[in-house]
Amino acid sequence: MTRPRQYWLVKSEADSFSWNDLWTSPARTTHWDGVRNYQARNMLRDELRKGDLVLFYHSSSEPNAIMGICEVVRDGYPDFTAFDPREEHFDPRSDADQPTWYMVDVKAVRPFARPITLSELRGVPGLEQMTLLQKGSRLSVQPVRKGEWAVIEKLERQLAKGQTVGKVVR
DNA sequence: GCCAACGTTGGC
DNA sequence: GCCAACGTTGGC
Repeated sequence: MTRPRQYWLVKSEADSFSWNDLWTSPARTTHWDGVRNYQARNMLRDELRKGDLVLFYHSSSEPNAIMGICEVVRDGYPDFTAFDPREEHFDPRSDADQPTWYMVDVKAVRPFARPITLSELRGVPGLEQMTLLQKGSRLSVQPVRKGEWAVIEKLERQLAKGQTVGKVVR
């Protein structure tokens, strides 16, 4: 029995690895390395599956925004950058026989017609529970509920047509 | 630049 | 096991 497609969000700072960096990567694909948080690791290792769809979010960027959609193209496997002392996210306590850190491969599917900013997401009906919008939410890999995904895709279609969202402030 | 929130470390 | 200290994240 196949598992239903699930939905996720990953964060990256545009300065370190941007949506455009992914879009211009070979095969528009990269390994999502460097995650060094156990909760996110567990999801990368155990939950993200080939075929799942992922929102690509720029954090600590101007603006903070969801840039587009990518797809998991390889299930979790050991993050080999943890084994290499020359790597920024080298972890001497992770060894190849018993890897601590995992990653998946993601492929860019399509950019949003235009980015959906964090401030646009706030206050959108149906996104009240979205992990990204919770105070203090720092997870760099987050589950996205199916309903939230649908709301965001609808939002994107509205924005593509030039409509505005949210309250009119005057 | 500031600072709140969170995760990790390490002394006890 | 507790918890203070510290480092990091990330919005503003």
